Amino acid sequence: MPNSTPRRLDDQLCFAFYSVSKKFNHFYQDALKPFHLTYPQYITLLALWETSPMTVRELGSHLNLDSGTLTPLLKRLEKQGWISRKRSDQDERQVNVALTDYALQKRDEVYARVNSCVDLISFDNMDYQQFLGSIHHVMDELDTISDKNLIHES
Amino acid sequence: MPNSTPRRLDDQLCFAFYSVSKKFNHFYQDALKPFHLTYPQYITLLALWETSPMTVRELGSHLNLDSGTLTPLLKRLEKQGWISRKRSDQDERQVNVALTDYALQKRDEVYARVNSCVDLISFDNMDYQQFLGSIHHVMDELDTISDKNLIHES
DNA sequence: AGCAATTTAGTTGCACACGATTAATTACCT
DNA sequence: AGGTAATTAATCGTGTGCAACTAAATTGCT
Repeated sequence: MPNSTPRRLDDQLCFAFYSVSKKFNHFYQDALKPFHLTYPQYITLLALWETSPMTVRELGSHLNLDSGTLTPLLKRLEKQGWISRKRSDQDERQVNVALTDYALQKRDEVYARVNSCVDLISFDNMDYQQFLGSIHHVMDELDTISDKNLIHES
Repeated sequence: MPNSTPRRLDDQLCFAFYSVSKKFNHFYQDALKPFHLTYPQYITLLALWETSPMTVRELGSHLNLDSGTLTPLLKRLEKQGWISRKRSDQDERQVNVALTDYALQKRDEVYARVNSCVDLISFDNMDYQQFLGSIHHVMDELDTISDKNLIHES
């Protein structure tokens, strides 16, 4: 309770992440327009291009998304022909999400398009790995705090 | 830095921003729970605690949000007693958004709560200013690209 | 085997975000 | 002054995100 002066910097860090995230979203929305893909749909495909098939839960833990977000998103991807959804025979609670032949064929084309757009961003005079490390440090801190549930007391 | 081969999801800058942004959102959602405020509502109040009143457009340019997002958000803030909305007399196209006495009274309490939560995050062994600078560098790059409309050709 | 606890995906409701459009108002221009 | 362009907020439609809940299937325990 001690400190009631607005802490500009911390708000700025949070707001900076918030703003950059939206800008990246817009950037990818443009880049992916030829394929009619949104950014969340794209990262879903990215995960599947790494490993397919996956259950909804496995996908969710890779992307930090729950079924409430994924189920409708996956239905849209299915309708557009990128993936198939089939209940597992071994465990009927699970749904296996697999890439279609169309998605496998389109992969390199999507990569090429995205890379050509990402190439436009200049990361000069910036230590990319250290930067990524700092972001992950913040991410880990936020995870630790929410695990500890320290926030909920008082 | 970028090459033509697909990069792994975890290595990607955009995914890191996307993930941290969601975690920050969750963090603030917890911190602001006593006030029944969401993070976008909080930053709206933050802007107004700096300058009140503001038109919807002015607010939007501070927060990078358009009226499609702000109008319903402001209606919710109004219903909860934080702000008032009144069409301007000078220019009836504009709507002046002003803090209520309630919001002015609650300001320090909100600050204290947020600060006590932010205190839990440890930014040890991290060059904070350089980090914030890198984030803004990425933000500027993304702005430059979307301004140039380079993405839309090809 | 029988039954409670757990796991999994889906559903619902709410709150952003934003593109596209609309309606009202104001500015501009000759 | 009068008509067109520009500005402003609101509205609509689509797509996330996520908390809370539901239904079905599986696991675990006795």
